[in-house]
Amino acid sequence: MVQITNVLVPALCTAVLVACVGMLVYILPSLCFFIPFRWEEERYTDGVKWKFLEHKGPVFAPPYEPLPSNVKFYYDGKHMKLSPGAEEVATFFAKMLDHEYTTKDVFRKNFFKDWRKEMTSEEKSKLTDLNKCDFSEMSEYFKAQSEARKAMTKEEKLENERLLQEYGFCIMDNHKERIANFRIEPPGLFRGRGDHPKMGMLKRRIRPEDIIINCSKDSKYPKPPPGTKWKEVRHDNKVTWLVSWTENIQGSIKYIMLNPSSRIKGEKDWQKYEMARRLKKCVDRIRAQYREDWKSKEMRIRQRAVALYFIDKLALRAGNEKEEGETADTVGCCSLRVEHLTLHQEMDGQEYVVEFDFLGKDSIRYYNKVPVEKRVFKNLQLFMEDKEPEDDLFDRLNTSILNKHLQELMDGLTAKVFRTYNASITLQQQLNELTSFICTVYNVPAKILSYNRANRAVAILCNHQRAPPKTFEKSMQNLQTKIDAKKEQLADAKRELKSAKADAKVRRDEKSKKAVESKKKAVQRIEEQLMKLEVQATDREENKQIALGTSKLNYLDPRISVAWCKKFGIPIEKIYNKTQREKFAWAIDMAEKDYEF
DNA sequence: GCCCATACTTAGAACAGCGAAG
DNA sequence: CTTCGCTGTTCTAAGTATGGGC
Repeated sequence: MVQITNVLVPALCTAVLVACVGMLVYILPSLCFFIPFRWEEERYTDGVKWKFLEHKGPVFAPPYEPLPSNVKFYYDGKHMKLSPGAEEVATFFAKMLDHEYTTKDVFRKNFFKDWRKEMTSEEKSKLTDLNKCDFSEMSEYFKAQSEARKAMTKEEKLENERLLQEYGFCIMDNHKERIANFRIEPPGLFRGRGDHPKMGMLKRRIRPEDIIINCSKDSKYPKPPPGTKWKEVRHDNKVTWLVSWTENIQGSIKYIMLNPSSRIKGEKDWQKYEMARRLKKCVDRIRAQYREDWKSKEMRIRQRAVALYFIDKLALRAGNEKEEGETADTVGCCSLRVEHLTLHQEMDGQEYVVEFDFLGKDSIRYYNKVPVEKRVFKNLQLFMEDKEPEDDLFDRLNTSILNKHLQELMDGLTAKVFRTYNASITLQQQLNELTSFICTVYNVPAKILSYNRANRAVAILCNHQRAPPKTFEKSMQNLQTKIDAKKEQLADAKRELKSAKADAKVRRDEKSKKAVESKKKAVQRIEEQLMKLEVQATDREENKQIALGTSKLNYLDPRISVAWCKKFGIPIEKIYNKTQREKFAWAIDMAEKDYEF
């Protein structure tokens, strides 16, 4: 009944091409540009995401295996045999012993509280102080275990492959698609980012009874493990998830969804960039509008306009409200507080400088000194008047008000579209600027460096940071050593070339001429190698604290990169690895060398 | 307008595995 | 053959956005 296309990429591309034709015909009245066309597999309207969905359900975490009796736990220096429930939770802590987390007060407190809940009443009365607990034997045991596992990876790999084949795919409409996360998250201790009030809490084990299955009525339903039941099997084709459950730390819902290479994700991704391109067409109008609004007599409109200016100019996130005390204290644009900004009438020779200092998503620090227009500056002074540091900067604004306004300016526009738009347009502009310098047609490494620099400009704009790799200094030194050695080698080769030339001048025979030629080539080759190394060093140094991956994966219209590769004869493999090529298959297929964002 | 639930995207860290160097 | 260092992959937390009920 259902035909399965095993070749995923052409299937997706056909869908995309079909829709492309549709776009030309319909000139995008809204975002319904997946128009039924030629194929029986239509692009659905009114929120329907699929017609047929069949899958095998999730893979559960392996059951707990009690510790061998020689691995002991000590309390106050004395051996103590733990009940299975308490022991399992203890192993979660033991596995993290080397991590800084386990030294943090909040983490220890939360862990101990949740651990005690799993203890027998006897254990509860004995174990009253976490500081007296000695998990070191457990910790050593797990280290040894993971060493042992490395040695027998072959079997494990085979088992993983089997699981992937059985559970890693589903059928959505006529295609076999890869599932992103078909394994249920194993139990453990919650690790929040930054100063999270819930760090260390017990993340409980998920059982079949917690699981909601979503699939089509006429599909073969996934079977729960023997002796168990699903919480529910439903058939909701207005959503894309296959499996969901409620997590116990925040009470939020978790989902199993498809891989980025799937049709459903690919189309959504494409739509996202089309939306950003629509913003490009009207961004001048919107900018003119918010500049006008800086002068409004209504405070709420001024606040909205200044916030939008920040979102546009600085690529800030929208900044939804968060429940206090439930998560780390982080903010975005609309939730900025007075304490996050310092106004400088004059700073470093510039007028009207705003100094931002706050923690954003994932508790990554945003620090920036930005000269702004006088009117913005005056407005900020006004917003901050008579407020305490912990008061909201934009007290008449939130993300829902802002997005409602944006919706009126352009159909489908939301705050996050500005980030996508500004990221992609920056890449395109930077590529144009940086690449035009390079005259040598064949200098691929230099072009890649330029690409990385353009990518980096975006990452800096979006504040995508990473912890500098632990081995950074050392690896930098190693590279420098290599460069020095290469330089010496080059000097030697040049010397040899010189003497070969002198030799040829005297002898004037074929053999010595040939020797000169080969020496020349050697010098050239070494020069190329040297340049490659130097480029690598520059690239790495500049990348120390910047993460390029996030913008590449989520903000940069892949068609820009594909077109750039085609234009300069760079193999796409130099820019996108295999996974990325799968995710961006639609763009690789679609974009020609003259594509413009 | 506000609150809550839901669904989906975006994010950095941890981990695994592979190729080059020793 | 082993170790090292880097790249690609996996993991799951933390955002954005919307819509329904009051």
